[in-house]
Amino acid sequence: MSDGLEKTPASSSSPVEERDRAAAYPFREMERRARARWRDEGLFEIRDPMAAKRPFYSLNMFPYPSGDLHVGHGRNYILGDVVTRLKTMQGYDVLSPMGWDAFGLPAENAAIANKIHPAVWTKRNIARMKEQLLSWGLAYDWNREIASCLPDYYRWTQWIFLQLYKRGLAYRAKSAVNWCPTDRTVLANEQVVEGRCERCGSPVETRELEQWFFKITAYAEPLLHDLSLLAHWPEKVRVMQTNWIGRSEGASIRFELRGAEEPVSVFTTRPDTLYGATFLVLAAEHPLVKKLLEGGKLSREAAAFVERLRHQRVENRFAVETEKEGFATGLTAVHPLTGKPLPVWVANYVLMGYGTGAIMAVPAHDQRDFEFAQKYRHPVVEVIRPPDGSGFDGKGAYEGEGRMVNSAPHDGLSSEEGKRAVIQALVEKKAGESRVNYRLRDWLISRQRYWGAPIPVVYCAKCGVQPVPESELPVLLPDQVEFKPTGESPLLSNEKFLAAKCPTCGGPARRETDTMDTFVDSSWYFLRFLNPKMETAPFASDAVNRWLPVNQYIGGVEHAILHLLYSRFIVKVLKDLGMVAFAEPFERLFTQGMITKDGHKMSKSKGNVVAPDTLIERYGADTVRLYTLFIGPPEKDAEWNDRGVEGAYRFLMRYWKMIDQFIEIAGNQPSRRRPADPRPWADSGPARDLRRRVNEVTAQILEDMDRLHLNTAVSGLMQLVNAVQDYQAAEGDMLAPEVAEAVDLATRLLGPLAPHTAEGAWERLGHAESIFRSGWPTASQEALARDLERLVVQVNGKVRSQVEVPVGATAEAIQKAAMADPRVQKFTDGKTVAQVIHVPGRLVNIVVK
RNA sequence: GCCCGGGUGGCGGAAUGGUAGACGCAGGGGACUUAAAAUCCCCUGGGGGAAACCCCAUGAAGGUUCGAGCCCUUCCCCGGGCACCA
Repeated sequence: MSDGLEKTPASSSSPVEERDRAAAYPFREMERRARARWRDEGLFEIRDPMAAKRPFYSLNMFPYPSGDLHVGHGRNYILGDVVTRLKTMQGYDVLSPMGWDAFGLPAENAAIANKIHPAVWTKRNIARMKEQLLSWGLAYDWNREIASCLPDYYRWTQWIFLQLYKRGLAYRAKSAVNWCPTDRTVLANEQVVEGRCERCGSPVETRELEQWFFKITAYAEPLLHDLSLLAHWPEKVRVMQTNWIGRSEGASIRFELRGAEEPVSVFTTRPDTLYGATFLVLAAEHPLVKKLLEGGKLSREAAAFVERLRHQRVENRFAVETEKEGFATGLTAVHPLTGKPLPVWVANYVLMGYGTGAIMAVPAHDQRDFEFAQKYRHPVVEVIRPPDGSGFDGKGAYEGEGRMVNSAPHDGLSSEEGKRAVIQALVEKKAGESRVNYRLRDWLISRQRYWGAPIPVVYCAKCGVQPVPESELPVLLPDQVEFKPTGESPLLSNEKFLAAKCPTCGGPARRETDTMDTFVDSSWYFLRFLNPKMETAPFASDAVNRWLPVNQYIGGVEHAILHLLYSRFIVKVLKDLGMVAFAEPFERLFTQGMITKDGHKMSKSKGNVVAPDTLIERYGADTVRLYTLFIGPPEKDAEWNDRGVEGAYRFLMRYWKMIDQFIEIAGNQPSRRRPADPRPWADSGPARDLRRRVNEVTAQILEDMDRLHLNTAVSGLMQLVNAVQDYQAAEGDMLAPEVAEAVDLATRLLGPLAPHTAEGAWERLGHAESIFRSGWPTASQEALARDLERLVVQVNGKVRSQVEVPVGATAEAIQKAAMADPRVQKFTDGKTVAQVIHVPGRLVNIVVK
């Protein structure tokens, strides 16, 4: 194993030095002690969820157990841990569970590559990662640990599938999916990178396969609408989900075909341009095209074109600019309002996956249609006149709104009025109606993979698709299978698994061999934590309703759409089933930024991974935690710098030295004011200044912590320690009650950030109870008060001087003092004062001419 | 192309419209030491000046304001998301 710190300057330090530092700040012993204490006292365990008086659910997205964690992962958990400890100190009963998103493809790849069973590989990684999480000193209630790959968990994933099936929200359909011809397997969208297979680089093709779907589109509207309830989510994530759902209003329009019974339906957002439609275009996968192809009705060129498109589709989609290409189908449609004939074409720029897979082409007002019309000499008819009155220039489409022209009875209407009028006309002719269309598509949950929850259905020759009865769950994943990639689920290789009995007729049936997308597993895990071992239901409704929505959810922004949208969907379904009382699973969402090294995301292949283990070994967990928090605003990306770790270490040593000195001089009686020293608070002088400063900084830290501005909270702690040191250096007085107060505040405020150190200091300060039971401090208002205040004096907006005035002085007195300042007079002499701005407590600005 | 972020010292970053650069890192000087490390103290945006102090400076250019890093307009650059979405 290589030492990830070889390049750091610290590694050149001598063993002697390290020993000296370790003696001055004995983090190893202290961290061990603190962790043992938290564990033994069950400090972060919730024994009975229903007994909690002030529930607070603090949750990190549970990880996929891929192996080693690096400091970038650590940031996520450290942030969550700060929330957990902060809320604990604030008196909440905090639920802080951890688990494993343990199904997934990497385990299966490991099985193929290393001949190790996915279950073994996963278990090993979980053990390794758990060890790492523990080494960071993270406060989790390990009694609630779950793993989605265990039967007592996935049994309930299957159960949820059945509930969706019963409601008609899980269905089987033929669909075009990503197919890698080399690996002979279906790929998830995430595994298709720029049209190629992530693993082997082959161009991905499209195949039509029978797949299981969840009907998430049935919830498109509430999923969109309820985003407005999520005031404490990052704007960015809400925008991403909004775009993903992609609602657009428009019309559905039916065009009759000459000599055919079935009309062609199109979706358009611009019914006001209907009179400008000069042809129709179908996607290559459109059912009508398929029918023509199979019936031999297409020209040879057109048929070849369609075949080619079907295979190139995926790659084409990633081509930056594809030349528009198409062929006439030979069909003719009829304009529903004018009766004019419109040729029907098939082309590469129309997608089957959006709307109806067919469009009406309005070349004058849609740039794509325009380009296509130019190439194939379709007529271009202007029907919208821009507000500036300019006419159609023939060089490009005008896509804005305007007034209708060349539109028979609707001429002169605005686009907005026109949309309504045209839809009205279509409704009267039964040729169309208004329509809302979504970009969101149903969730394809089938995976032809082994390491996932088996989809609990069987196929009976007589009865067809049959759900497995709930009483027979879980459908267990068999151990013995062939992992070779064949394009079909490895489960097919296990005869015993395949053979099933039809629950309806009792006859022989074949088991479904696809497993579920792992996003199904993770779309409900946060409910399971309340009663992780429950055997009669996936979760206990009363407990879940008491604790959810999750008060603070923390994770990477890469889950902004998939996991967070799927979880919202499943919760809405469960709500409709009466199983939960809330509509949204996560009240507050925080997406932390990535930690980069040498400008890149950390990855094994780039060799820029910063391993936490060696750092923790050398500096202790609290140093790593503190540096990780100090590195920058938690929501932003940050560049890791090993020197910065040294800085955090130096700070903790200075803090520890301060505690040492304090105890040596003042003793360790557990009081904020030293009983041995009966001095009252100082009325004035350095001690009074120290107290004010300490409470000012405390007020800032308290606010920063609440807003998760943890980088500035850390800097505030540094300022506290600096203030005490400066006072001690100048006054040589460690006995002042003001110092005792500063030490107490610094220690408790440090608790959530550097918990081991704070706990160790707290104990040395003579407290019997854990620091996490000591309550959360407040700043003393009385300490913040001052007799004199310092105001900035500006002349014409530029700072020229400062004046010190009694608090509560009249505006006149303050202005007089400001004007009397010689440095101010230098700039006001010989000029007329036009105006004086006085911002109380802040500044005086003298405007002169 | 569209939609979000973001551009502040050598570096990470601070700044409810009110003293730009807190805090830390790096660098320079000093104390301690036989010496080094560690530790402690001082300095550290640019320019001018012996100093007091002055001028310039938050990607660029305008604007609003007594006052703009922060608000508005236009533009440039970087990061992310979506992308032939009808």
